[in-house]
Amino acid sequence: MSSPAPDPTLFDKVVNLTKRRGFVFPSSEIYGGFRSTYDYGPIGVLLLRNVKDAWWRSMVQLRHDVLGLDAAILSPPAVWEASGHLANFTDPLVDCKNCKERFRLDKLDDPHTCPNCGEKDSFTEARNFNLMFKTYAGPVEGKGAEVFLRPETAQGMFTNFANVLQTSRKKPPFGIAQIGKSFRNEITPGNFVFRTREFEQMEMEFFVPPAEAEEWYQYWRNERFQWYLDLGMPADKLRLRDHDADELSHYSSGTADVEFLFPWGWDELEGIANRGSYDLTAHANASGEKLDYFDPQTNERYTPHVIEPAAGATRTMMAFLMAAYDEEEVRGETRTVLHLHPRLAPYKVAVLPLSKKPELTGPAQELLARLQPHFMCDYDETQNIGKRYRRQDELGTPLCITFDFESVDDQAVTVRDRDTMEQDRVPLDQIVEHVRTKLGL
RNA sequence: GCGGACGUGGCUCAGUUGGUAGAGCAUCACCUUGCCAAGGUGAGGGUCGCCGGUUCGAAUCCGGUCGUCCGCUCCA
Repeated sequence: MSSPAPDPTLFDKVVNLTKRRGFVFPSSEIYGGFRSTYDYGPIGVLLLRNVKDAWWRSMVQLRHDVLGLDAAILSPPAVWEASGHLANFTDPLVDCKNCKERFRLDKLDDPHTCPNCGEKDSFTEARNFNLMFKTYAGPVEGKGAEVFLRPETAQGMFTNFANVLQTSRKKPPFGIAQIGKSFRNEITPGNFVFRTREFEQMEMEFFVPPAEAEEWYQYWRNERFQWYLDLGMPADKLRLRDHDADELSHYSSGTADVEFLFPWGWDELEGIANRGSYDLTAHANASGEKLDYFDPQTNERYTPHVIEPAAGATRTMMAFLMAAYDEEEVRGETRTVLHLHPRLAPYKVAVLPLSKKPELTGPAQELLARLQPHFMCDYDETQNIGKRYRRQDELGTPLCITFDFESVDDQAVTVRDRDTMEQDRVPLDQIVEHVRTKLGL
């Protein structure tokens, strides 16, 4: 399938816009910045929340077979010993003193000769580099108080599997969904919010009878891909890529990535994996607890298999921004507009009195108060109307409502559409319903 | 972490051979206008990423440090 060539200037344009309009700020900026951390400003917090809410809505609210969870970020070493993160996330790294290249010691064919420059015994001593952030619980910085910041939210679903099973009266197939922060001490973060050491995940673990695993894997693979399309992601910038056999984790019998065409090329938004019974078995063995299911209909006891769709919230937000960004020629001027899906748009409606005169701003603020219980609204009475339309276009606001001099007499307002720039005259007493219909939410 | 490039008001940049900073846009106020970034007047805002050194004097030279981007790595 042919795809549009990535636009290398798009990255700077979007990053610039996010700073200029209050979506994303580099963290701790007044102290020179802190690498790989970003703060979400007044507009960004709305957009990011809308991305997460859209995920939660499709994953939890609109289903009967998926339940929510919010597990702790701090967790004891035992969890990560069982999950394999303590061993697998720790890489012994060596540097070649001659050519300065860095290698994973365990991946070298010959641990004495540099594969890059051929120098013999030129390596530094191996240093363990663990991708997990470690800290200490309690007053003493000792070995016994060592805790970790979770590098993924998934383990919370596995360690609570029995709790949820007992309290919810669900039985496989069913899932547990969680949105939350995770932390990985990435060697090289970068590409704006694409890879950060502190990030937010949207993960769901779907527990199924072993015989149904492949069927459910295919189901979620397609379901998750469709989610992005439903939220307006253009089909030519999105693809579903199945992993080759040699790419698969040792426990996975199938993995597919949802990838977006970023300015630097195709890169991952979400991974859907058929994890088998690996996770529950590992925790059952390590904890001594039974993490299985007894089916009274078949009199069979089995450890459910897991299908895991795991998405990155922050990078997904970034992808939606990149996909929505557009520059259009209007009367010889460039209009920058974010064609965001109404569900994702930070503001749904902006109320703009045509003049700053009190006879307009007063009723306009009454209109604002009428809309606010239903929609996230912005209000702006500064400068001329054209500038305010442009500003709202840059924020991706789908609808602008102008209260003008005629509005006082005819009790109607002008509703302007972000995408078509067309205007409707709408009676004030129908405005909430009109906006709801236009947004299609 | 290593190699390369870079770091001047919110943004985009200018700043001659080192003499203690400018423009456009943006922001704010007032006036004017009143449906797609209009016009006028005025205002605020920078110890030139940070620290140190050389110098009579540094945004401009040197060192360190922090941060950004590109490669190695990584997989949400």
